[in-house]
Amino acid sequence: MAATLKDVALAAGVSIKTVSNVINDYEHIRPDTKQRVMDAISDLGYSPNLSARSLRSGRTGVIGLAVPELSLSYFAELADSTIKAAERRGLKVLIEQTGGDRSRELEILSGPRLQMTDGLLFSPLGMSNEDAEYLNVNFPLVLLGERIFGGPTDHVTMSNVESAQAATAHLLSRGRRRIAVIGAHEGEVIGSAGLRLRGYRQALEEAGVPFDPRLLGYTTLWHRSNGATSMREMLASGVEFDAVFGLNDTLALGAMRVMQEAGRRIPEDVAVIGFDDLDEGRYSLPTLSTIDPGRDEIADTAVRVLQERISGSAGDVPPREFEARFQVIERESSAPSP
Amino acid sequence: MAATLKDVALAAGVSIKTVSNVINDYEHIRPDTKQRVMDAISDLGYSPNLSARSLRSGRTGVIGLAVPELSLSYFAELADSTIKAAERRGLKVLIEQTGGDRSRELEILSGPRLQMTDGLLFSPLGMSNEDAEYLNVNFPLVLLGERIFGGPTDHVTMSNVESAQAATAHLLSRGRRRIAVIGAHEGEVIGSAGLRLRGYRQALEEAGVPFDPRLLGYTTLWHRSNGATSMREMLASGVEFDAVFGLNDTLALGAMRVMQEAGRRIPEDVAVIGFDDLDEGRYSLPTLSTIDPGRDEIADTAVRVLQERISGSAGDVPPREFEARFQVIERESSAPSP
DNA sequence: AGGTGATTCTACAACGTTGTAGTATGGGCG
DNA sequence: CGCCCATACTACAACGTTGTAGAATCACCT
Repeated sequence: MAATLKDVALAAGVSIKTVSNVINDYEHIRPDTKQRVMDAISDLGYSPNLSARSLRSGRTGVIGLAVPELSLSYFAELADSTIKAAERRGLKVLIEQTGGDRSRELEILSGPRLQMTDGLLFSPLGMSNEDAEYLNVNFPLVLLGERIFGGPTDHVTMSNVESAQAATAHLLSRGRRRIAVIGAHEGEVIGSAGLRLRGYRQALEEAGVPFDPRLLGYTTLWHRSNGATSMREMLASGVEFDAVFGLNDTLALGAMRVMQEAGRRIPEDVAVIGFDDLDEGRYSLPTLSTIDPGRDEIADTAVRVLQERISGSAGDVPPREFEARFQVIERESSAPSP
Repeated sequence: MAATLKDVALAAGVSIKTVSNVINDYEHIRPDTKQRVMDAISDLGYSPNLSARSLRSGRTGVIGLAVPELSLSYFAELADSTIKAAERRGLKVLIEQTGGDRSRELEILSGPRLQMTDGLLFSPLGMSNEDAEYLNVNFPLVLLGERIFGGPTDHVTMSNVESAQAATAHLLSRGRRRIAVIGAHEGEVIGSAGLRLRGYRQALEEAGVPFDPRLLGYTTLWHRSNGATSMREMLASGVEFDAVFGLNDTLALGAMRVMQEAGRRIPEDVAVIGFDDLDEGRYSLPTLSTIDPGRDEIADTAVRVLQERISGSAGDVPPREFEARFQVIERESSAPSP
């Protein structure tokens, strides 16, 4: 069916290698030969067979992206940014969903599941720092996210501690002193929850505001429903608070919804800030203040670094850590109260 | 680096074809031979080179999914469902973003951009029915969405007319008679907007409620901001309404936000229903009634049908149309008023 | 004139896999 | 015993591409 180099060569009256040379911009070809080949190519509608090409070259031009779930907005937007970044570099992206499941994550690292790709961008959720050894794989791998630090691979992440500190400082600057946190994870030190909580505590300390453990709302997952449930518990506990730091936007939105049902006014009674800068927060009622974690920069860096590792141009450079720049986005949910 | 059949064959003391036979579950192999080969495979950590395999077989085991943008929640959730459906059938998914741009969509259909895939699931946005001829491509193609009907390929879609009719009927059943629509497209007949509008009008007609063109809010895109803008215009126009049908959830959410700012109570003053059943509507204030368009069924059908076309098991069956089952989801935004 | 090197092209092998065609052994049956 | 067929395996070619090595032609210099 599809035309091959052989067909083109026959039509143009040259050898297949010459056709190949034309396609690959080899320099020493007579203009008229080149023209004849080009004509034959467009006549026959030839396009190279990428399987054959990758068999020969060992490269597929495809990278894998393993994320928990695309239905989580953060990862959908990350995938969007990643695909665009990959396209700018001539790469395609194959997406794998792990469901945030540790065993599935390990399987992806070990198994030949992600054949057909030159390398992997990996955003684990179920794995933790003790699993770092599993990242010692024999294919190019770039780690994303906050689950594992100091592993054996390049790592691209957002500035969790600093940006959470800035988010908290923002609420403090509004005169709030009793800042609840929604989305904490019991005993976590690293991981998004652990790091952001650390930033929270640093900001409190800097401002001389005492830390009150009763202000921590724990959740397992970071969906809207978890934010809602956690806020319900906090309200039931009777602890007082005048601000909420949702460790991500969906948590904050879920919590906001429950507070409003309970008659708390935002931002008058409670100022709220989230984290992630999801599009959604731009149209919630009230609009949600948040942290822009620099998703495009993360995606772009990750793809660039992975490509360096694939091409070998990074050489033997030891594992590197990259932190994207963040920004505090002020919206209605934390507007100054008169 | 990576072990090949040859290495395994050498280690097991058999021919490479025997190793290949073991891998492909050929039946006439002595148990002990099989065992030796299996041992060698795991010793060497062999895994088949998929490029070579696809060169030989002409199949890659990868399908393409072309959608406008993953940052639009609907497509993120569609991609999620599609990847899961593909995985159940042993396929991987390569995602291409068109940005909803017609020329980019045509390019994907014509060019060899999506090499390395066995077929394509294509959800156009910029193309329209007149472009149907471009769907005459020489690779397996399954069309998704509402932009083109009666084209030369299999087509999987949601029941737009019927479900929009049901959504409208739902609002009518709540005693509402002045039902505004947000997201109409000027002069569109097919396309999500056109079809859903048709369902709307059918429901009105059936109920004997006159159609008032002033109740149509036009937008170009279907983002939150468009819903918000359109609602602002409608409020400014002074036209009266007691219900809103957002042609998708994000439009409805944007519109709700503006109405609430303007002091309209939902659902007391205005009942609202959206379309898509995004997770988001479950946690908005109030929670958003909507249409569940059967996304999982759409994805599953699309992947199944594409696989039939790829394998040729569908034979010469002419293009088929599939409509997924929908469901009206009642939430607070259209709760009965006392 | 002869040598040198650039230019233009070709033949062949190889990437790792699987289909086809075949060889060798053994068992069952007349 | 001789035949046939099932079993268990192997050798080779082919999928379509590109790297390597080299052949043929030409321009230019000594």
